[in-house]
Amino acid sequence: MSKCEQCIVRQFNSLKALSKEELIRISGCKTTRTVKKGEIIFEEGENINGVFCIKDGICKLSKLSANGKDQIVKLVVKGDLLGQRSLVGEESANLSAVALNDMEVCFIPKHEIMNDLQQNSKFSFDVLQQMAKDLKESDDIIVNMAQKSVKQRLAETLIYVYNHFGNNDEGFLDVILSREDYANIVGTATESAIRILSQLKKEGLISTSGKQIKIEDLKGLEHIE
Amino acid sequence: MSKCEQCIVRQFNSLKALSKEELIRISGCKTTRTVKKGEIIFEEGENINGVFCIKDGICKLSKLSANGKDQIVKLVVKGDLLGQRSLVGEESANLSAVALNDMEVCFIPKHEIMNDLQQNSKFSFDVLQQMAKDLKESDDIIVNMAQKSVKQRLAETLIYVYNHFGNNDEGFLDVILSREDYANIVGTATESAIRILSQLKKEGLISTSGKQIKIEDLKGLEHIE
DNA sequence: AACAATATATGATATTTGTCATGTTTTAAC
DNA sequence: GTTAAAACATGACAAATATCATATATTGTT
Repeated sequence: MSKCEQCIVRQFNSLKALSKEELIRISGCKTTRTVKKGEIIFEEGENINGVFCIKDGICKLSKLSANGKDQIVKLVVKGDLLGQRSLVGEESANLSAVALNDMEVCFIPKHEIMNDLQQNSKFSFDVLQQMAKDLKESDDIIVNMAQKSVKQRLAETLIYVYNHFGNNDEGFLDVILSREDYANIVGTATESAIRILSQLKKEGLISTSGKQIKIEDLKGLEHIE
Repeated sequence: MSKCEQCIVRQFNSLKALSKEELIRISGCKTTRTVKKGEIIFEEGENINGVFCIKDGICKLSKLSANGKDQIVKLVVKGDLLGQRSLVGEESANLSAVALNDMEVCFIPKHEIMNDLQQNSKFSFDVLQQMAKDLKESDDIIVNMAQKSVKQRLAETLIYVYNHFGNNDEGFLDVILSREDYANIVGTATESAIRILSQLKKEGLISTSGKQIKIEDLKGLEHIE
């Protein structure tokens, strides 16, 4: 089994604040799991009892609303931690996590990491900083949801995906989301998302090939009214 | 000047995790300020360089969106802390804070509290827990914004105000918000908020007297489709 | 008390977004 | 490769919400 102390992914999240001894202890009790595209890592309401460290792949965090639609709240990437909020709040998961492509995920049980969180102030401050960042992002999303049009929100989502995950060799966005996923990020009907993507295509701001999307005019997307 | 060690408000926020010595030190450097209804405590983009502790009163946290409208993200009450997120993230304020009634607010400068945050693990864990709670609330608001109607959101806002701030002697909500404030919480046009309040009145779910609002049928409000 | 400023109320209308229906394309399974 | 299922696309229409106009009520100020 691979070791946390040597895992490069750790550099990108709060685990970097742990000492070598702490890492070795955690490495000894962690489990690693591969998750196929579409599979559930955990579900809303579930007692996750630990923290996930994303070694590879991308997943979505979403919540089922009363009307039966999933709302995607955040995309989580290779290097990110998952489940800290529930751990700290000592609650069951508020959101579900579903893989968007094939993933490799490590799981660190609660009892192993909770001590570090309460006693290693460098580590807990790092977790605190990450959570502060998440909170800012969520607050900004609230403002966007409330004040921007579906078209603007969809354009911003495309830009977000471009900025965070980049393009593949042929210039298409490297993360492939279904139209339904885009709708569930933006908070609109799937048909509306499809319609607006068609519109953006007609306007020359993007082009598509199957599910793949290419950004043709970033400035144009940024300036949608 | 009154002393933090003796301040009852402290019991309601993370400052309760500080030792008597730390509190005395902080008490010595804090400043207290009264803020009149409508006055600004700090503005988005401002460098606040410290934390506010709300001794009395209520304020709104809001952000100006591109279309010129304020979006209210959170109501903050007596006992709450303000500015922790910016402090932890070492950033300027992401939101503006404006008093909704007359307030008394203490200010603790950054350099005094930052040490405690990094070294008193009980304190920083308490701040972390509060932030985890805020993050959960914000994520839930995103879902509501995206998936619920304006009428549902407005009804939920009324219920929220009722649950958190209660009624006055005559049964009216104890916190008085303008119709514009309600619109800015819900993320809609002021006219729409007014219209829906009129509708709720006709349906017998609430009654009003000037700016005052009385909840007549809580269950009814909860079950709006 | 009179006045101006601000907030509330409501109608008419335009715009945005959602829903339902239906057809086409792509993907996955055998 | 064929076929069934899922995803994508688009039209027609309905519903929700925003905008503009205007009237009334409330509040604070002199």
